[in-house]
Amino acid sequence: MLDIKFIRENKDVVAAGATKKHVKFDVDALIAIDDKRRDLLASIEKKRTEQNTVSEQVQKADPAERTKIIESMKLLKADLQKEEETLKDVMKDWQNLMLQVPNIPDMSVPDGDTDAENKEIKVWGDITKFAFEPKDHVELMTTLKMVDFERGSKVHGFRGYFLTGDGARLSFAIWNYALEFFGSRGFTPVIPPIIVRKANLYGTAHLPGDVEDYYMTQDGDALAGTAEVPLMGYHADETLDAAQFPIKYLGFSPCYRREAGAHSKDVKGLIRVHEFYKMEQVVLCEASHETSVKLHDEINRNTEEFIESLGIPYHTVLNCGGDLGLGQVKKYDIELWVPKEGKYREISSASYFHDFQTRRFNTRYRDAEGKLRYAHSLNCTAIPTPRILVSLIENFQQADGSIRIPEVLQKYLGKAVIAK
RNA sequence: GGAUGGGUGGCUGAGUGGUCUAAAGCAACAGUCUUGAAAACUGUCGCCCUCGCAAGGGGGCCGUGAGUUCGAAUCUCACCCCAUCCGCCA
Repeated sequence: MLDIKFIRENKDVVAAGATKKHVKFDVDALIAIDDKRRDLLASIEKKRTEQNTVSEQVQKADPAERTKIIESMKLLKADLQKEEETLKDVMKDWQNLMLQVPNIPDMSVPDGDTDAENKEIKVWGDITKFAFEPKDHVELMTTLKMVDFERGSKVHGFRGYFLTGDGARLSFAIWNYALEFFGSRGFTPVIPPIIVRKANLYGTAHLPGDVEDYYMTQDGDALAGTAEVPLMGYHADETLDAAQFPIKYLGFSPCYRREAGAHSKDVKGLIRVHEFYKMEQVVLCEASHETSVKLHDEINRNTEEFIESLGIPYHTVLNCGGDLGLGQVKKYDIELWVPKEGKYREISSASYFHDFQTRRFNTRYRDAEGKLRYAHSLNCTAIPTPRILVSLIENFQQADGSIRIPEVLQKYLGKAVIAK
């Protein structure tokens, strides 16, 4: 959420931001409603002043006068109630619109509508060359009994999978390695609840949007698609100690995504599943653009270095305006090389929000002057499983169908090769 | 799932319809005293919105939301959360 005062004073900037994000938003309509809200509020407060003053007189007045005053107050009260009713309606529209105002993308964000227009800003590693015809991860993993899609769909349905044997072991190896890797960079590991109240999804700005994307419980709670959601809710309505900044959490949780409307996309394999696991970097810091930018590069670099340590070729893209979420100021995606597909596939996403999320969550701290300010928030994927297996398996396959294991993972897996 | 008790400022805690502008204590901050500190004393001590150049004024906030009343922390209803007991359970 943006500050309504900021919106009023910078409506052209807000409108231009929406345009850049390819989001339809009528700033003037919001300001018109805000005018109404302010007028009503002023009128209501004036009436309340009178009410407060007269109420005080009631108890001092003698009985005859008292009845008279009370009678006259009834008129005022009826007016007041009518206005309060109107204000309630106006507030509903106002809040609704306020939740839809997109955050303003950074100057450096390229123009563009879809991910096709994201800008490659870095390429690391040479594209894997094979002296044989490479296989895809589905075939490789199925042959090695690392995954079972048939029984996955039998038990869960579309996009269901079982990770079995070395598929499961490799997942544990990655988690353990990632825990150590990110833990040594100052991240506190957290296992959060992933069943969350919907308010948390509004806080992170995943909502308003497509509720269809979420699995809901019979109690009206949602299964979150990322640990970012509960971790941002963690400090809701709190005043943080600025001395602790930057606060760095490594969330580990299952992630649930219905992928509604994505039925024809990425049908095969472990690329797009309903249920997966993810370690996520979540950072809170002081309200400084420079600090946000610095930490944004830092958490993205963390993930790049993690991927580099595994030895998987990747590139990093700077997401274009149209590919940014409502609250995001700027975003990098890291995409890993998938040999069989002959292209890079997203594995990580690093974004910063300024105070867009913390304003919704009411997460504040005291600055040097003792003033309460909204903190800044950022997040970046640390590592998602099993999606990482797609690139890992395909890039490190050998002619006989066995898989070479990156050195850093060997001590966690207990072997250097996965073979039949 | 059932029963009971409870949610008040940074913390403890008083307050059951009208000087509540929320007592008191603790903590914090400033000052006096002191070589310095502690103690003692004095003072300050919430958040949000709004009007104003400012000084300052107005409104709201006692878990959340509705309601009753001229007037609600206080009464009514719903919901959320916490504690304890029973039941169930990895």
